[in-house]
Amino acid sequence: MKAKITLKDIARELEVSISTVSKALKNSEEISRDTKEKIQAFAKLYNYKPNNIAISLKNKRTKNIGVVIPAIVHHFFTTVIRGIEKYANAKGYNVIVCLSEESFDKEVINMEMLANGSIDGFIMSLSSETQQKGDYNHLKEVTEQGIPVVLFDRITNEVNCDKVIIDDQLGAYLATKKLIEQGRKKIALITTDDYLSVSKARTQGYRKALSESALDVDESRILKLSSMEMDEKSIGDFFDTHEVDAVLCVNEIFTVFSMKLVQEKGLNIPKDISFIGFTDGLLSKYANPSLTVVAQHGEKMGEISAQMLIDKVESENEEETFHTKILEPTLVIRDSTIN
Amino acid sequence: MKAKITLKDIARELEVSISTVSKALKNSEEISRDTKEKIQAFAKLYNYKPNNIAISLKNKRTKNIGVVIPAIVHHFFTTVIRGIEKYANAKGYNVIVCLSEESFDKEVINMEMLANGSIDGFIMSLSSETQQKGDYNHLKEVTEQGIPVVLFDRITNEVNCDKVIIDDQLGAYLATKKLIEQGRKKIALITTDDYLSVSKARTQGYRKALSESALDVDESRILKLSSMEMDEKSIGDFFDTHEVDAVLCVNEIFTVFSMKLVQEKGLNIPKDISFIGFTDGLLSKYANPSLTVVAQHGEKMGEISAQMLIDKVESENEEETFHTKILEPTLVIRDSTIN
DNA sequence: TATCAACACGAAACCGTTTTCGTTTGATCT
DNA sequence: AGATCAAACGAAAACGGTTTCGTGTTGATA
Repeated sequence: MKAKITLKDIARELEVSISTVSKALKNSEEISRDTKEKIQAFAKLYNYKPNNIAISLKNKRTKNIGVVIPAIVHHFFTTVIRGIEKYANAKGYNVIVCLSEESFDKEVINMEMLANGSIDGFIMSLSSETQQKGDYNHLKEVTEQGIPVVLFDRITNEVNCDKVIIDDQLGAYLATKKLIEQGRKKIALITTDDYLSVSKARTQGYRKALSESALDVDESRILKLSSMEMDEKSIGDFFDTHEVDAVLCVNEIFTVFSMKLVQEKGLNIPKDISFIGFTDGLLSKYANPSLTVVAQHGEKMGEISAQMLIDKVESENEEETFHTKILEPTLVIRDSTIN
Repeated sequence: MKAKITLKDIARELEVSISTVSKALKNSEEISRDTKEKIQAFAKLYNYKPNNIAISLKNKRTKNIGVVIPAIVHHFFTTVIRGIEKYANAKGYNVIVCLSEESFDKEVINMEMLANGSIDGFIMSLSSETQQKGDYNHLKEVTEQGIPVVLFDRITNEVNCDKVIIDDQLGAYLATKKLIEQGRKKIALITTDDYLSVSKARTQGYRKALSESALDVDESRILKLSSMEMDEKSIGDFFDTHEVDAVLCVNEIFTVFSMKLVQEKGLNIPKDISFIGFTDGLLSKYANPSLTVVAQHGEKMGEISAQMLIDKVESENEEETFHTKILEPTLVIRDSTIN
C-alpha cells in the first residue's frame, strides 16, 4: 500500500521548500528551469495529485454540487440527473445526490449536511411533503448564506433563486386539445392534489383547453389522488363508475395502469378510448399500445439547471437577479391516441 | 447575506481562545460549566455548524462515498443507489454519484477525480467497455492506495476487493427450469456478448437447466446482441426466422419489446409463448401482460454494498480479507408465464 | 509557609495547499 | 567599491477545525 504523496514529501525528498514545490508544479516563472524540471519529473514519477480537500479548504470552493430530489426510482428524475452530470462533469464538478424520499425532514437534514461546506450550490426539486407544508425556511437559510440554489420542476415562488420548469399548463393544454381534436368529449383527468405545483398547473391547462372548446368541465371526471404513489383501488373505482372516452394522466404509471384496466373491460385503445400521459419514459415507449405523452425533456432540464447553478457559483458579482427558465413541453404521438 | 460563523469568530466575540471554544462545544470536561454554557448558547444563537471540509482535512475522512455506475436511467441501478443512500445516510455518509456511461475513459476519469481525497471509498459496477477491455489498472491503483472498493453486479475477479452479486447463473437456471416445467421445449435466450460478467453467468444457467432436462441446447436459439442497447432489428429478425415457445431475456426491455413483436404476429402470451425477463422494475409490473421476472433485489444489493464499504472504511485494522456476497435471485411470477 | 494537585484555559502543531512577502545570491551599473 | 536590481527561493500566514501539552491560579495539605 503506497500512500498518497504530498507537497511536503516532495519538498523533503528534493531538499527544497514546500512553496517551491507548489510553484514549480504550477509552472511559476519564479522558479528556475532546472528546479522546475526536477520537481515536475519527481512528481510525475510518484504520481502526485493535489489533495482536493486541502484545495477546497483554501479556495472555499469544493467543485461539488448537491442535488436533492424526492426520489430516484422515477424515470424523469434520472434523466434530470443525467443532464446535470453531463454538464457538471464537463465543468469539472462532481454531483452529490441526496434523496428526500418525499419527506420534509429528510430534505432538511440533507440540505443541512451539505450546506456546511460540502457543496458550492444546490439543485433541487421539492418533496411533496414540503410543498404540502409550504415551509421553505431551510431553503431561505441556505440562500441567505449566499449558497446558490436552482429549483427545478417542483418549485416554489417563495424562495429567491433560479428556477427551471416546463410549462406544465401548456403541456396539459396541448394534450387536452389533441384529444378534443380527435372528437373526444368526455375527457377525464387523473392527477394528484393541487399542493404539488406541477399537478396544479396541469389541471389548469386541462381546464383551459376544455373551456376554449366550449366543453363543460365536469368536476366528477377529475380524479385527484392523494399522492404520487399508485392507488389501484381509487383508479379502479373511477373507471367502474365513470364513462369516459379519453384520459389524461399526470404521469406514466397512472396511464399505463389505467390502460390495463380498461383493456380488461374489453375496450380498445385508441378506438374506444384514448390515453395521454406525462413523462416520456421507458414505460411509455414499451407499453402496449405505446403511449402518447407530454415529453418533459428531463435531460435538458438537468443541463440547464446545472448551467444556471455553475454560472452563479463562478460569477464574481453578488448581484441578486434570478431567472426562471420555462421549457416547452412537446407531444410525442404514439399509439394510445388516434393517428 | 449572513456568512457562516467559525470558531475563530466565537472566540473573538467571547474573548476566549479557539481551543476553549472547540472543547466547550464538544462538552469537554476540561472547560468550566459557566464557560461551556456561555459558549454553547452563543453558538446556538448564531447557528454555528462546523465546517465539513476542515474536519475532513484534519481527520482524513470525508464521510463521502463515491458511486460509479455505467448508467442511471436503468431501474436496476436506481434501486441500488436507493439502497446505498439508505444505509449510507443512516451512517452519516453522503453519496457522490458518477456515471461512466459505459465508457472506460469516463470511468477512469471519474475515479481519479474522486480518489484525491474526495471520498472514503468506492462502490462500483463496471462499464461494459471496461469489462470488454479487461483493463482494471485504475481499480488496482485505487486499492493499492488503501482506498476500499466494493464491486457490485458487474464485477471482475482481477481486483482484490469486496464484491456483491446475485447468483445470475442460478437466476437463469430457475427461470429456464420454470419454463421447462410448464412444458416448453423450444426456449430461446436473448442476451448480450459474454464479456459482460452477468450475461455470461446467465447463459451458463440457461444451458445448465436445459442439459439437466435432457433438452438439447440449440445454439441458434441463443441471440447475442452486441450491447445492452436495444437492437430492434436483430430481435425482429430473430422472431421472423425462429419458432420458439418460450423466451428468457437478460433484461426488461428486451423482454417487453419481444412480447410486443410476437403479439403483433397474433400469438397469445402466455398460451402460445411464455416470457421471463431479468430485473423486477416498473416495466415488468405494468407490461401487458405483466412480466414474470428474475428479481435482482437491487436495493438490498445497494444496502449490503454500502455496509461492506463502510465497515471497511471504519475498521482500524488493515487486514486484507475480502468477501464476496452472493444474493439469491427470486422468481416473481406474473402473467407472461402460465400460472 | 512551602508544596502540590486539580482546575480552567491558552499556545501551538497539524491536516495539505496557496500565496504574499521577504531574503539571499550574483551580476550590473556608476 | 558601493549601490542597485533581478532571479530564485524560503518563511510564514491563511483556510477551519482538533488535540496535545503547557501554564497560571486556586485551595488544600504538611
